Amino acid sequence: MGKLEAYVRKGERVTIRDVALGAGVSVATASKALNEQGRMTVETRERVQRVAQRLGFRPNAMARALVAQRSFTLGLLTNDTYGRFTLPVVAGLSAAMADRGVSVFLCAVEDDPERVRLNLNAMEDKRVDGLVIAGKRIDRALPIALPPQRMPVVYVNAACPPQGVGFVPDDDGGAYAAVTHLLGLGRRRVTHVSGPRDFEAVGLREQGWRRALDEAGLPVPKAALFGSWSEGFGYETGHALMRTPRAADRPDAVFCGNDQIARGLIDALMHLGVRVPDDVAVVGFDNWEIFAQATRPPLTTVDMELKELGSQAGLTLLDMIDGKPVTEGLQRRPCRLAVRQSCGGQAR
Amino acid sequence: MGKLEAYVRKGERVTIRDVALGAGVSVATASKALNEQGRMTVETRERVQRVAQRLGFRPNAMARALVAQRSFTLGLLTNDTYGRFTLPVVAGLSAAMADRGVSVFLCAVEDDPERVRLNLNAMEDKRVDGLVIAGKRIDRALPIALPPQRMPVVYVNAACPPQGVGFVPDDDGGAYAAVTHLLGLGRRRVTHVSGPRDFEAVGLREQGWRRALDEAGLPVPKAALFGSWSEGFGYETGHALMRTPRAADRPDAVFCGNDQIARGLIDALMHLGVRVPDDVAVVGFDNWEIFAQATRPPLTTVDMELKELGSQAGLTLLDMIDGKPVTEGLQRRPCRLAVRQSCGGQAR
DNA sequence: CTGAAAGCGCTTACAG
DNA sequence: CTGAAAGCGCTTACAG
Repeated sequence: MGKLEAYVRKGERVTIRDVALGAGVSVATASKALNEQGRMTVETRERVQRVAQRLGFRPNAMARALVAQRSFTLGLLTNDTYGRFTLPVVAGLSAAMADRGVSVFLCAVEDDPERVRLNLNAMEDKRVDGLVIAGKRIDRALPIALPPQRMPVVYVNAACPPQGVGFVPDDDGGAYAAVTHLLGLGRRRVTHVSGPRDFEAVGLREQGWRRALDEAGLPVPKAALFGSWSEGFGYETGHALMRTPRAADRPDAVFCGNDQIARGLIDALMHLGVRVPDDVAVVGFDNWEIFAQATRPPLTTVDMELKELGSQAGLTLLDMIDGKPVTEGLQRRPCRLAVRQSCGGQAR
Repeated sequence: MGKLEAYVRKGERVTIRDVALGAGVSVATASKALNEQGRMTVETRERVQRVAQRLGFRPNAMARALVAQRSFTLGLLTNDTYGRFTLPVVAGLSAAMADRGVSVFLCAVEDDPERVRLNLNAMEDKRVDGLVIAGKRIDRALPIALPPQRMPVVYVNAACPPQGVGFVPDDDGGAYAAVTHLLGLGRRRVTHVSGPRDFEAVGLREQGWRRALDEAGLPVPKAALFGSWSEGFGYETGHALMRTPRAADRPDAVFCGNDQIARGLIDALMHLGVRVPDDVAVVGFDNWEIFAQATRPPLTTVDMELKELGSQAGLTLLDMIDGKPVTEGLQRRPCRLAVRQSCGGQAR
């Protein structure tokens, strides 16, 4: 058995044929031995496995796919090229899938229907078992002309058609948790500053904020303030808020619709000599480390658990592929509050 | 020909057999017709193509791969989960590859050798034609135990072994361009503030800065300042710089090692009442939109052209796969200066 | 010009 | 217990 390597033509990849030859069995037997299928003497099975090991045999997944009618491959289509929202999703998806032997193709499509077509065709040609379509906002669909051939599809952070399956963060719940945390720390006048009204996420976060105040029996201090997702808007609003004549009407906490707004707002407060969190506590949304950590003090913020979202989406897709029943419609997955210092006091 | 669909078993994917049946030719002929191979009457060829079209036939890429001994598939391994540097690379790679019919598997591996092994095995099983390995700093290798089977590999933003092929941004050139631009605008005392010394990129950017000053016959005003890649460091340094006793010793421009430092530095200057760019011009590095745009005034900064880097890497990998000769070693690709307002005056 | 055969690398009934 | 055969969906010499 020392001359095992003689069986494999040099430079060529080792195939199951080489293994069979080396173990002195048929290809069929080799296959069964390697896959723990069929009945045979342990001696044979082990011999085959030993040879395979020795030769560094790795079965050709495409050949297997051809017979299994299953490629153990997924496609990920996204228009979020900057990846701020999508990359964690992909990382979570990719990791969860890798553990199950499935690999994922990444298709960056911008918002160009032509590129969508191109990539969708590629995914069809490669016979992916399913598709995840990831966007950057939950109320917009990608310009996708019906994935082909009834291929299973799950949507993440994107609009999901009537009978579809989709995952998004629970914006309402995340907001509720943030505001509740603030209230638990004794804050009573919690204002909300957020992005553009036409984002569904904005409405949901506002709703969670409102719900928390209601349940605590607090009056909603003043309508939430809506603008853009930018630091600039946070900065202006910080100034505007502090311009309120009676101090008792000023907020003692601000729940922001994203971390950039929170960052700008904190800068404004600092600029005005208002102490954070002592005078005004601030909480953000996104847990975008680069902002959350750079803020002085570091920002308490809602984490959307995007990795988890990606892995859930993948697992569900696998179930669909296996023909298992999955719950239809949009699922809102829990967010997690990342507590740092801007909210004042880790606990109460 | 109206009953063409009768040839394809319902629910099943249409194969070349269905096309052949529908066109009344053999599978071999159908194949040749579709691939524009071999000789046959245009009539036959067109009939086959028409039928294929009609049936929505898409050839199974895995079956073709099996015979072509080529999967038209690439693997992308990265440890940059947050994707700040890698996502543009992937987008560029993915787009360029899609145009050539090759798809890319994304493997997010963190820095865990176990996951690297797992994903590398998956890539081998799937018989990818090549691998691109993308990192987040040019002087660190990923913990990769020799890609298997002499598979072609190209490195991006990562250390590259002796005989390897790699692509990184031209840090020296980018810095040189930035500083030259500043000098062209009349600045004479250009200081450099950057990240940790042990990053190779830091050394290269410093070198470009120095070179530009030398060529202009200007003395290097003072040693560059090295710290961390953070806003905080930029902020502190901004203060420190302005503390210099004699005004004539203070810089009239600062070239920063990244956009975060630039951002912090600008904040400090603003805080001190120093006008940007009037009193001090500032240039960053990275062109990370979220910072470059949020800065007041918007930041002039060096763009590393990461998308381009990704597409170049992919194209080169394709050449290697095709057995074409490619230039060995690390290639430093040009950066581009994104001119905004923080440098003062778009032109001279 | 067209088709039968062999083969890419595997797996899976089905015989022996 | 083991192996020959057929087949997954294609392509490519090679005959006719």
